[in-house]
Amino acid sequence: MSNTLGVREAQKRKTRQALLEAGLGLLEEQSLSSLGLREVTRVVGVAPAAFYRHFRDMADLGVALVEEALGSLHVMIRTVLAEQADPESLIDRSVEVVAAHVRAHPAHVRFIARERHGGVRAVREAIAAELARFGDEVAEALGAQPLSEGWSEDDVRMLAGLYVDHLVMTASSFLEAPPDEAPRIADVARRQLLLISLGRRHWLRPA
Amino acid sequence: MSNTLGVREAQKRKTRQALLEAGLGLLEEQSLSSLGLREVTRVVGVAPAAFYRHFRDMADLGVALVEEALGSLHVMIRTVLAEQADPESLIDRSVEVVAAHVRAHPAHVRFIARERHGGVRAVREAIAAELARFGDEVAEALGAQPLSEGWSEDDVRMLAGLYVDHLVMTASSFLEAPPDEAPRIADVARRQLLLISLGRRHWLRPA
DNA sequence: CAGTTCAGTTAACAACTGTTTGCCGGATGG
DNA sequence: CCATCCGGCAAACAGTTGTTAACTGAACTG
Repeated sequence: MSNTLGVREAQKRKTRQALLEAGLGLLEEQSLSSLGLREVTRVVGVAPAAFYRHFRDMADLGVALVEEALGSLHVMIRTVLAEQADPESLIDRSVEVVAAHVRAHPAHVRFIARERHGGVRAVREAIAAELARFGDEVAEALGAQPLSEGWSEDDVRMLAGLYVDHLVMTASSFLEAPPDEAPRIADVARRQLLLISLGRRHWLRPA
Repeated sequence: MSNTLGVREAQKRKTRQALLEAGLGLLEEQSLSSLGLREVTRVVGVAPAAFYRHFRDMADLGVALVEEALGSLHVMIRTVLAEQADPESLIDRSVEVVAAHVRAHPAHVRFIARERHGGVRAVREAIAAELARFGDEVAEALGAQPLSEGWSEDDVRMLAGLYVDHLVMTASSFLEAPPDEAPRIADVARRQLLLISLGRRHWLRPA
């Protein structure tokens, strides 16, 4: 590994990461469009002007957060898609993985849910682009399944979209509800997925 | 009608409405949590202190906007639910009504989508409560349909939730995409609803 | 070891913010 | 007609904001 980066660059990454984490923390109780530059630097314990060494804007920091947050989600998606079992237990697994992800990275999930339709265009677009990539990925995995034989590419893509949207909704439900409601939310999510998969099975013979 | 309200109260309502509309307008490019009191009064052409004659907070104004925005949505929902026809053309109608609603009240739709997971707790909760009421209403209508015979109350509710979530998603898709993409979005939404209704038809005999 | 690069600092800038106080003047109601 | 109410105003308040400039000093380069 030649990834031995110099002392200076290491320090730079460190404070950059600290800025990102401070921002993420502050975003638990407000939106990105009201997050102040000074607010962030104050938490990190660094001068306001130092911010510009890492980001042009708050929007810029937001875009960086998108990459970080959806990177971890990416791993989650692959985890679910990789497993192959009977459809029913796959549903159970999916919901479990989502719940675990929300428990592990609540701030990331909150950020994505909040800023997906939030007030900062650049961030909205970054999230949309990344979620579209997820959709493609899910579509590819679905298309490879025997159940999708005879499906048009477009129909597979619309199903994938339904899954991705449902995933985001479920995640944000877990987040906003008190912890003791989690089992109930998981149950609803499972049944919704079950219903969708029923519709999927009868798609080509809608009698 | 004894609703002849005095000149003074009429004026008060007028500026109150002006504040709401100015706020809604400014929210097209930012989130509620970054919307300033002075910003709003400046647009209306009124002194900053006048704001307090109508709202305690920005959050307070936000809650008022929720009622206004979801009031109009309420009408829309009833429109869709009232019509009774074969399920397929009902889907077409629903998507049409949603598209028309977004065209008629884009700012309201944007506001709901944005602040549903936004940074102001009181507003989030107001939206959640109102959407839950929608869910109940949809559930009631669904339960009355012959197709729901033998369904548990809880299953009807989870289906209703799926519909409401899908509705909000579709509306915000219409909003964020360029106008020429609208037909494509409508088409995807229709097929998704069709798939869900297929799953619904086979819910009780999942063979 | 000398010279350069550059992350972070200090200090100052004008512009803005929410909130309070006291006041004005037209509508309201007896 | 007169006293009261009350929506809106002007002015001042202490804080805050983003952005700029010139600097310091440690890490890098050759």
